[in-house]
Amino acid sequence: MKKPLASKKSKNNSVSVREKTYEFLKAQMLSGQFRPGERLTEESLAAELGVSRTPIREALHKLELEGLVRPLETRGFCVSQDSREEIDEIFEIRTILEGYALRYVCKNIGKDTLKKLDAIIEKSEKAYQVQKIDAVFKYNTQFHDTLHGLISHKPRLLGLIVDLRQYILRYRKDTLQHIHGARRSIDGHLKIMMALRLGDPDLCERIMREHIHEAREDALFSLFGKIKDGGVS
Amino acid sequence: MKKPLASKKSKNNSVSVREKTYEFLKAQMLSGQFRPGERLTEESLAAELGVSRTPIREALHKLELEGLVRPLETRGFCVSQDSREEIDEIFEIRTILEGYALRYVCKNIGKDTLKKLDAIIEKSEKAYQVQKIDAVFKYNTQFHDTLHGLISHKPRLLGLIVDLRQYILRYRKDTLQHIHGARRSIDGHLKIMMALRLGDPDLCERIMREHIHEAREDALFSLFGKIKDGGVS
DNA sequence: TCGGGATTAATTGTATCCAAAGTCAATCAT
DNA sequence: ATGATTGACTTTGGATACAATTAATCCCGA
Repeated sequence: MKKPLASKKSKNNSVSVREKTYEFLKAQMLSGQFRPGERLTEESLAAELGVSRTPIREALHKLELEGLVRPLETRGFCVSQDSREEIDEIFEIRTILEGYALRYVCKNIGKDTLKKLDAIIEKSEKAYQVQKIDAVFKYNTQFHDTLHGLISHKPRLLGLIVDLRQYILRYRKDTLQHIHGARRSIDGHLKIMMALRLGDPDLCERIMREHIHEAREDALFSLFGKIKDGGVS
Repeated sequence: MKKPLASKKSKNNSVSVREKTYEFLKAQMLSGQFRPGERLTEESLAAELGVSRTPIREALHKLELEGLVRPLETRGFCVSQDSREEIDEIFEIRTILEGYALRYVCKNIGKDTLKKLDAIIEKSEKAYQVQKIDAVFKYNTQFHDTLHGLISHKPRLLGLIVDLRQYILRYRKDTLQHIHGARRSIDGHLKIMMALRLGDPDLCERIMREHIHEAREDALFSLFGKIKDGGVS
């Protein structure tokens, strides 16, 4: 089913099996390849990936540290199934951090970057017009990635934001499938551009908080079906 | 020098050597028992702690994920020595998160907790009067811990705050040795109490940001000797 | 048939082993 | 004398072996 990670004979491009195993498992989990709650045993994973238990174990324990897997009552791990409250909390933290990030960014952004962001939104809008929701999703991701690029010299902050975003993304697979969410998202990005052009830090922070708050609503709705408001700030 | 972690024959209190090793190394690093930059080899650590290389390796790799150790150019790891910019960034993130936390807390705090915080500050003040700076430090920690207790139902946020605080603390061993820092810190807590009693979320957030910003100044000054201002918000 | 206890199977924890990769030093050639 | 090449030694990566612990099954008795 899955191709083996380690081909012992080949001159591996000097990236260790340990790393590959970790990255692979993480990617699988983030893209929802395992059913949440499904039991993961070291040996079966080892067999499946064609490696020994050693790298698997290290990967699982590191993923536990990141909150992607949980130790099972009995033994082994399972990919964690977050409750509504937990997902909500992640969004809340994203709200705080990304809001702050935009506050910071607005003081340092250049014309070129603004243009680049415009172009991405335009592509997104075009995709929306022809109902290519997948593409909308892709361009939205590009939009955020571009913004994130502007805080690359704050690696810790960036790391937190990226991790939380990835973590949430696995629950959002089809959030934007709904036209509604796609529309809101694009509009949110337009508002962000406006705030950035105004160069108003407070406005930037507030707009970004609202934007993520909307994403939170869409995600929670698509997952649980109803909204229990929590307020932005 | 150090007592062995694992006594193989004794009925270990059901906590694995793996965990103990990890916790032990982490505690050692956070309390500055290793010189930053000092090379850590698996074998020597294993010998020192009286365990095999296996739990050591897992611990080191988990600590790498947390940023407490860095892979060395050559081989092995060393405990990471953060640059001024890196420490600064940690403080910045604390500012954001703890500021937000106080904003949240002020809407949910009860009279009893306020009294408890008052009592801690009073003890801190008394200790200050008789120059027991260690005790001031201890009570200040209690103060923050008490506040943190109020967001225990937001475990991710709490976890981030606690981790960052611990991470920083290892650089702050003697920040409060200076009377100046101790005074500022107590005064900051008094301001926090005032903001909490007023129940004003915006004020709470601002006061906490300023408080941590002061701690940042004291820490950076004691470490590097000069302040390059970064602004609170 | 149901429950309890014991034996067996499964799975994780820890240690050790072997191989690969790299470092260091010494020696030899220029 | 200096620089390169080689060989030994150190250290890590990954696999496996073995022990310990827990779960599952089966058997026997009530």
